[in-house]
Amino acid sequence: MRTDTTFKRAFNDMIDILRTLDPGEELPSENALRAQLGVSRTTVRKVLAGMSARGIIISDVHRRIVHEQPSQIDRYPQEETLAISEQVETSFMEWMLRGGACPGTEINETELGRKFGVATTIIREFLNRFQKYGLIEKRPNAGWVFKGFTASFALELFEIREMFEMRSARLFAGLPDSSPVWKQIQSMRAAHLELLADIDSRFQDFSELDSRFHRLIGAVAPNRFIESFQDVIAMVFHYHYQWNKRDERARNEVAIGEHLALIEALESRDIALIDRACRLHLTSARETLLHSIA
Amino acid sequence: MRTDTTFKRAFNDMIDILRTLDPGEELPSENALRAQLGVSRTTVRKVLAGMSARGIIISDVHRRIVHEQPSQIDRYPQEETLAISEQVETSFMEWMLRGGACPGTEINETELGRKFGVATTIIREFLNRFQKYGLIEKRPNAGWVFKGFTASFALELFEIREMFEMRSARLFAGLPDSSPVWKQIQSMRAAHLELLADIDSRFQDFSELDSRFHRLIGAVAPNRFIESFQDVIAMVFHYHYQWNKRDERARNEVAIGEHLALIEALESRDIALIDRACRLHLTSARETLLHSIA
DNA sequence: AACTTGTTTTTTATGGATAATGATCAGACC
DNA sequence: GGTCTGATCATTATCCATAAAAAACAAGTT
Repeated sequence: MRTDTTFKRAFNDMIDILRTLDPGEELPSENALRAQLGVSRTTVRKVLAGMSARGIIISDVHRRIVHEQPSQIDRYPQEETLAISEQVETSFMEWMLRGGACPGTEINETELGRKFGVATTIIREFLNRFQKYGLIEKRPNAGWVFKGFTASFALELFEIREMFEMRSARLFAGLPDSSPVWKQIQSMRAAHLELLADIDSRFQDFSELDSRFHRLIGAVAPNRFIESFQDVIAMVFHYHYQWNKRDERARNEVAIGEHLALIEALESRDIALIDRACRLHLTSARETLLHSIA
Repeated sequence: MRTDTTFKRAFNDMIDILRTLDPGEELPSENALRAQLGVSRTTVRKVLAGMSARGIIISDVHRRIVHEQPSQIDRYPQEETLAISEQVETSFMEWMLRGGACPGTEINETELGRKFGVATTIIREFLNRFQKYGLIEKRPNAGWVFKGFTASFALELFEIREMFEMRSARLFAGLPDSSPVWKQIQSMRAAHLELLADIDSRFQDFSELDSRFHRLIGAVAPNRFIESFQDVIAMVFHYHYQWNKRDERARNEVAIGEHLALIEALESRDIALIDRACRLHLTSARETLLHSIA
């Protein structure tokens, strides 16, 4: 049976919306809430019904008013707001990167299903999607093989990444002065400087900034295949470094410096300089990753 | 219930094996047949049982002998040897490229399942795999959207293709004289010349040669992401041109000429020449594709 | 007429069942 | 000991069922 994670997530979000309203105030229409919560009206109504049942709001004919501020206690726990398929992703990553899965390990749909407590349908679906990351391979009629989070994986990943990022950086530099990206890149620089100034306490915020930075550069000339590849990179960094915190602060500080150099190069419009800064950053990122794998 | 397409394919293949044997001759062991047919011994035994039941072979204790040559009539029809998931691929491609699916069309799992006569599970699985081709996109909890086989698809595809092929061609040229690839590229040239000499009757053989040629060049420095992208290219050309035969002969003749030029450039080891030949070929292929889409 | 909410229909996400296939175990043969 | 076949067990491919969520329809309000 389908889980009601969408409802629970919407319920939690609704709590945040209600907290911006005063008791006695009238709620927005179902349609407005639908847009705000990003779910269907069916789900909105279910949330409203739940709120009513808890006495948080009072439903009248054709209107609803806030009765009392909901407390944080009413929230559903985070885990219950994740679709099974999302939970599977996390479980699988953990199994792969932390459990002793070595290159060549055979992946058994049935066994994974049992281990994670989900139906094999879900596992199959997940593996089919996960295939694009290049870490597993299918053998027809006989399950999957884990190819390993190995050095050659990292090298192949970075070979492509270098091609794509150099391409984007060059196109970026070719944009006219009137383009809004120059403003965006400036605020990007500011964000980097801010983070650098406070690096000791905020170094963990870098991961998100990194992703934003590279996506900004990549967005100048959209290409669906490059965007799809950015998902691969994001996955690798998200999960790998989530469980591999060694030297995190130093690593991030270095990367910020490289980003700033690249920003400067971009602003100079000097292709040779850009190429150099870009390659320098990617080489350093590659070495860091390789180092953390070994 | 699972279909027995593996069995039927193996059965057909076994017919071909039996035709190389004389009546009265003893069959290879189950294990040997398993290796030849590329299936499990369970399936081999089922095939042998079928052959026995039809009187084609005679099963004795610990041996089996050919009784009579199987006739082609005993073969299972081709369609029955394709797994449901493979049939779905064809059906979907046909729906997409020939049926009136225009950009933005919503893809409905249930409806497709009904139309193709298969369970929605299969459709979901297929769509998840198909996602990597960049032609469809998922909206959570609400199906898929067909993005269209459009000009921008072709342009984005070729942008990546150019990066990858130029990279491979350069690496190719850097291989030492002692490498076996130089021999392979020579026989590749011969195959092209042969086809060219007989272009009027054999122009349809080019598609397969094209794929082999590009894979040979790509194989010099394996990269899983590039290989995966070659699947995208293969899919596009296979299905698109399967239903779009306009100017096929002329198109292929031109491409053969470009391949020959690239081969010559590779053998010269001159990077500038290689780049030019490679780019020329890709530009021409891109224009051809764009032209056939419009 | 544009927006509401109430109701019904359709579709998706997930679990479960089963025949076909693959993998494993156990004697038999040489 | 290695290879063969017979028998059993485990896994995959496929279908089907169902609650949750989305979409469509209908009718009431302003």
